[in-house]
Amino acid sequence: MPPCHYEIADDLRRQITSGRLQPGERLPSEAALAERYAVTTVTLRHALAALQGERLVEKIHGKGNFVRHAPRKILYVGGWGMLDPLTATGPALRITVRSAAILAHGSLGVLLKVPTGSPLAELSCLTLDGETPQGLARIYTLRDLAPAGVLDGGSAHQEALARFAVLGVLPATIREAVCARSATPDEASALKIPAATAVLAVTRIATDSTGRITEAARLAFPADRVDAVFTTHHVIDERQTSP
Amino acid sequence: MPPCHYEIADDLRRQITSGRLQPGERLPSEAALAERYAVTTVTLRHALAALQGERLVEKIHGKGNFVRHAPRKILYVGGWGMLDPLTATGPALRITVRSAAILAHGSLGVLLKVPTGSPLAELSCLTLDGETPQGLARIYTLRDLAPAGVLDGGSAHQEALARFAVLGVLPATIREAVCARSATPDEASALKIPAATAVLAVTRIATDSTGRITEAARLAFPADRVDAVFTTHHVIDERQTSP
DNA sequence: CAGTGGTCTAGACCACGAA
DNA sequence: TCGTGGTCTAGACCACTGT
Repeated sequence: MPPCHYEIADDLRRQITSGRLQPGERLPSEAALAERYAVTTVTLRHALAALQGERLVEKIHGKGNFVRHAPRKILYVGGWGMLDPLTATGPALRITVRSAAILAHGSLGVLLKVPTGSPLAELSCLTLDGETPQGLARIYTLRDLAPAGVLDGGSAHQEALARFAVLGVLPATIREAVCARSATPDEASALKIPAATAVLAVTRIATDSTGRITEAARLAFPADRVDAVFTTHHVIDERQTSP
Repeated sequence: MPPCHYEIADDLRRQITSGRLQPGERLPSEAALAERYAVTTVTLRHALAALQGERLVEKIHGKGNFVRHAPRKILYVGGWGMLDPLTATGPALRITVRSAAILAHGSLGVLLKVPTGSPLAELSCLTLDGETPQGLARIYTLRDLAPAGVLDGGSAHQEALARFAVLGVLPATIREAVCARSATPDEASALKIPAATAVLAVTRIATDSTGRITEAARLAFPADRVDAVFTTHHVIDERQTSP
């Protein structure tokens, strides 16, 4: 016989996926559910934890457990490095940008292939759909390569930033490494997700025709809200084998 | 004052990241740790759960909690659609393949843009590094497009399958959608990871020059063991804007 | 304030792994 | 068999939300 909390989770999951519990609806209180299933609240919370991990249920302290709306997925389009305007643009889409002049250190220097201490421009961009953070971008360039207006908040780049697009001139090559990992503490707080939940992380390196790195970006998206899409055409396959 | 299990997790995390606890080393038993921190085992397990989520600690029932080795990351190279031979090939790399003749149904038909009931060839490939599953691929083609030898296990394709490469002739375009999501139950059991932990999922669609879909593949990798890398060159940027 | 979830305890029993 | 982790209970107290 399987553990009790599995069966409870299964039962609640069926009620949600079958539509018997509607998106947005509040579940009975944990105490009530615990009584219904004849278990303690500890066990019931164990079952609910599984549903939260599956993004079926959202817990709000002091209010209750709610069936989540199917999240509106947005697309990150590789190569260009931007959010798909068709899905990302909406009346409620906002963006906050913070720029800073920093010095290369640690993995950042490695990423940009510059010595520690090199002057960099950093842009932190957070897109929000209403109150829900949808993605966090931290974009780095050498300070003397930064397009005019980047560091002083010129509005010319707002559109690009809102879509996490590559800044400045179109680079010769873009290399994007994608992985799923747990959010770092700063990502978790910026994206308003629980610590150590999964994010889709993109590390983007743009290079000009001379091989010089013109931009490095670290993008993080909550795991269930974005797909990253990459399209490859036959003609460039040969080039991709070269390191 | 932060919750007690946070502080315990922080303390253990420090001991691991600082090297005071070595990779592979067994932690004291949960009962011993609970006594050391003067909490119950329930609370201590709560703290350990965070470290498991961060892949710092691996729990083995009946044996104990172990500091994980930094996983040897493997690369999935986009465009070609294969595992990087430099990192994926090793003396212990094995592959198991199961082929089946199935009929299109549900999302599979949508993926391949064929009607429900169309005859398909399915290949399930699981790569293992020693005893550890590293990736699961389920590759689908129309049965009459499948290269000879695929369905009867001809060894000509073993090499390609071991690297999750695209089968058959080189397609004109490859579209890969990457997302982080929780593992489905079948993925979790095949990859030997706990239910509902995160995976990096790649959905790969290969199209020939006439626009016909020649292969669809669903790839799943445990979240912390693989990076997917995509390289885009300037000359094809224009094409990528077309839907 | 009442109702909700968040944390924690002390103790019991079960399931797995190695000797 | 023994030591390990896995599950569960009954009950306490704290923290957040809305009235």
